[in-house]
Amino acid sequence: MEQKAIDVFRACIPLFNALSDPARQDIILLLAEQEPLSVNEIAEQSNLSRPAISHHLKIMREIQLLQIEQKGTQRYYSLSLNQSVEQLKQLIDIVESECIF
Amino acid sequence: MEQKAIDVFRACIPLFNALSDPARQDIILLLAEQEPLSVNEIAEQSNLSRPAISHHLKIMREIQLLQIEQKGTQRYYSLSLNQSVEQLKQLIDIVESECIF
DNA sequence: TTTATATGTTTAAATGTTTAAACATATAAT
DNA sequence: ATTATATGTTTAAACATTTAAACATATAAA
Repeated sequence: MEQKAIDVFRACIPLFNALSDPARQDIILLLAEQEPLSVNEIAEQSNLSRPAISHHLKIMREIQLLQIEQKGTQRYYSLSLNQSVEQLKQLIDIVESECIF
Repeated sequence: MEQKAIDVFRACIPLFNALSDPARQDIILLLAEQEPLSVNEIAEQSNLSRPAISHHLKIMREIQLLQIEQKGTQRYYSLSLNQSVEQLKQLIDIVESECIF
């Protein structure tokens, strides 16, 4: 196993963490339907509180899974999946070439 | 967003959970180097206790990320990554066809 | 049958995550 | 300036996860 494989694997941890939570998956699925949405709009369509939604949005913002468009006092969130998808593809490539026999 | 996309997304949660832990990643990387290994052999090469290793192995066994070969009193663990890799590929396909514009 | 070895399970403590209430900040409108 | 609205942050409680010690089980050898 090369160091690069280890690095790629480790680098995926924040993404795996972000995607392993049903509340965050719900937000992603909601944004895939209607984009962009503000924190309040997301909270209205959820059974979680606005601060809880804000917390989950922060986690996803930090790994660049979401992007923000500020409009006056409102922040509109939309998906930004390309980078994360590329990360997963890279992991799959390395696993297939180094771990599967 | 179709129901199938939601199902695939949800179905990946146990895998994301399993892969989001550094201790479990270490076990996977170790098995990618030397396979198969017993619980004791894995624990010897780790700084975690044997019961902790056993616990993490159980989590990975439950999602069929590992397979066991019993030899007398020992259980030899090896990777079984095909199914999980297919699951990730399926997720990527759906995200690319339904969520990326 | 008894003993030794390998493993899994239960339990309790430590740690981390998730949540909502309360508070703080910042922009827009009056 | 003051008020209203949208959002983020801090905090404390509830909840879940992780860990290692103690215990239980099961196979193999003497």
